[in-house]
Amino acid sequence: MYERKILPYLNCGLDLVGEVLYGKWKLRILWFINEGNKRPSELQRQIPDVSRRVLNIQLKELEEHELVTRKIYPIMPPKVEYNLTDFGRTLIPVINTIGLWGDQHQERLKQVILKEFRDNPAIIDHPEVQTS
Amino acid sequence: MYERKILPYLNCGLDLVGEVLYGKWKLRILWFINEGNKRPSELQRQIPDVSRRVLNIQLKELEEHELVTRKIYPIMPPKVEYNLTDFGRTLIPVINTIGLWGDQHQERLKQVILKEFRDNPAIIDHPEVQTS
DNA sequence: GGCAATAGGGATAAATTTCTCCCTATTTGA
DNA sequence: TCAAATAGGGAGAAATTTATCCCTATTGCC
Repeated sequence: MYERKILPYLNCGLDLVGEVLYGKWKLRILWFINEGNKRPSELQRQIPDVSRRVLNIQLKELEEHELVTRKIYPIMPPKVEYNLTDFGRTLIPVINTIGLWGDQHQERLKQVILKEFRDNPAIIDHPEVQTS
Repeated sequence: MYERKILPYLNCGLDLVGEVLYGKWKLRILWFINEGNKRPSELQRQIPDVSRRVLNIQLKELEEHELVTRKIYPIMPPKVEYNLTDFGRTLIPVINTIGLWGDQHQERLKQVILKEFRDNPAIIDHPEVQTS
């Protein structure tokens, strides 16, 4: 496992939030768990762009940061269930605010993000295209 | 300059937000510009942990994403002023929500973040310690 | 038997982000 | 004359994050 070499910056609230939410898929993982997708395989279906390996890693970090709990059922084939902690649940309105802003400004955001990629033939497109 | 090789994921509002706000200092840069710290040197004083180089790069990205404008005064020594666009201003309530959550859960966050670093002598501490 | 689904980890590579060091230029002030 | 402040960029290294590939194990189903 990767071990950090530099102590994080913890000077203000935004720093602290960054430490627990700065991960490409974390907001969506929390969001989908809150929507009832508790098992890793369910989460992977909701977020097909994340590899299973990284999903596991980010779930473990969320657990270490006490935002989710991990419950193992001793059955076969294995079953694992993630749930938001009380602490994690306090994040839902925050994530909602963020996602809402993204939805409201969807068109403009797409435009400014994609202009960087116009006429760039070196881009590797994703193997499977999502259409949700 | 670094050129991306992989097309970004733009499946939902959270993806879009990530594309423009995913940068270690971006939220704080926007926040401090909104508070009136418009010049790069002022921003650097507000956020001493960011190197001047990276501050420049993230400011340029924010400008490309139309969240800030850059105004150059043709005087010497040079003077440059960044301002939020109308679009950028719509982000302030979002950033406020995020920062507020961080402030409210400050103690708990510090505790869960730092437990990973206990008894790890390999950590390189920052040269100058901030105490804000 | 062979295959899919389940959960997860090791090793390693690739992509991306951030940092460090060192330049350009001009003006003011000691 | 020399230092500091101003804004900014190139080159390259380091840190960090994410991805790919390939294992373990068990059960049920064809």
